Amino acid sequence: MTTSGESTENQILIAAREVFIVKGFEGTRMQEIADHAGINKALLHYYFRSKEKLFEAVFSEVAANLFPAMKQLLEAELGIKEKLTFFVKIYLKALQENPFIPSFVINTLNSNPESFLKYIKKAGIKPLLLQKQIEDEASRGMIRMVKAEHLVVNIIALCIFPFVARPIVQNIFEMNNEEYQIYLSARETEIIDFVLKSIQA
Amino acid sequence: MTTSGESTENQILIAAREVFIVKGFEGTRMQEIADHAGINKALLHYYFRSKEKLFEAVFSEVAANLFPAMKQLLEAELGIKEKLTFFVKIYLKALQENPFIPSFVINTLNSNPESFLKYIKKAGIKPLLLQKQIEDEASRGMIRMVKAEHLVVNIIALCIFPFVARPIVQNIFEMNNEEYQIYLSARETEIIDFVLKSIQA
DNA sequence: GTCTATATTGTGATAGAC
DNA sequence: GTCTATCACAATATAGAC
Repeated sequence: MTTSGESTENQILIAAREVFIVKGFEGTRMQEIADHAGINKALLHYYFRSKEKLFEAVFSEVAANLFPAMKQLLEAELGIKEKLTFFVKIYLKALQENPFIPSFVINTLNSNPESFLKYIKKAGIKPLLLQKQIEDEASRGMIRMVKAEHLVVNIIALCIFPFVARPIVQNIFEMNNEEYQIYLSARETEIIDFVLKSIQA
Repeated sequence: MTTSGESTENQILIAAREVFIVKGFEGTRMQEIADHAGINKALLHYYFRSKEKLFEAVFSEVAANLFPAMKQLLEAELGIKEKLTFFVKIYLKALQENPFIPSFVINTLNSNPESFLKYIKKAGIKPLLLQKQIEDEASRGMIRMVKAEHLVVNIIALCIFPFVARPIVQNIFEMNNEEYQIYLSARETEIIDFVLKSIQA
């Protein structure tokens, strides 16, 4: 975009990210990335050998940033309720800033499930910790007993869906773009209420 | 697949559906569809002029079948609680039979949002009816007051997510395929409980 | 209607000048 | 490092025999 102070390599990475995230690997043309970066096609191959390698560079960065927040959710030194509330807030904020990431991940996930496994492993997520905490608080009557694999999936599903299905939702409920932004903001308390109610003792 | 009693045109449609749904438009090769159908590449062009036209034929059928169930949710002659319970059951069953449809729709949605609008229009979904019913039952103290655009999104999100993010969920919670099937079955009551609790007076 | 062979176009990748 | 020009191949699409 801007021929700013960024190094060429970084410009390429930024441009590649923009295009890959919206169009996916198969739908992306090297030419389009070059156009976005304001440079020539050949330079892409000079810095990154191939389309695959360039994609890998983009994808690994995206994937690496996916799970830290989730890790935080699972391992923070907070009560369950505070933990979940905190998570929804930071997660929705991250989605607002990167609204196409979920669709991108879902796309890539289908065509190439294996490539994800290493990032999940690397992230070192330990859902057993959350399960322990749930059992602990449930035994003290603070919340009711629930299963971590449902709770976590529920929260993330509720956060992500309005982003991956935006055109459908927006159209069915007849919202314009501004109204959809308001709708998205409103979902924060909606989701938090919903989730807290589901673990109420 | 089998050179069965199906007409060639239908064999092609079936094969095209299999491939397009998993790989998307860009990721699909005409050759692969021909292989699936057990015929020659040229025949695809004989029956359907182009890849675009063939995709359109597949997609329109998928899209047309997407919303009837949703329409049923909104317009059935049932109380809200029964309506939601019923919907979750039939929707999850439909997903089990077509687990790749949601990812396919999300993919296509990103690259081609406009093509959806006509199907949504054609389906004639009227969320206002559901909103009316909610307000009615809420005023009689049967449920608490909620917004249709959150309730509907919540339910569908909870149903769909385990299908679009299966590799991640399955890996993080360390389930094998059999365990994941059990997990998916267990979500039915999980989701119903979750949703009913959220509209409890 | 179905096939083989071929044309045509699009796209990733490289060579080579500057 | 960056560009222009070009290669090589893959993929869609068509021609024409049967």
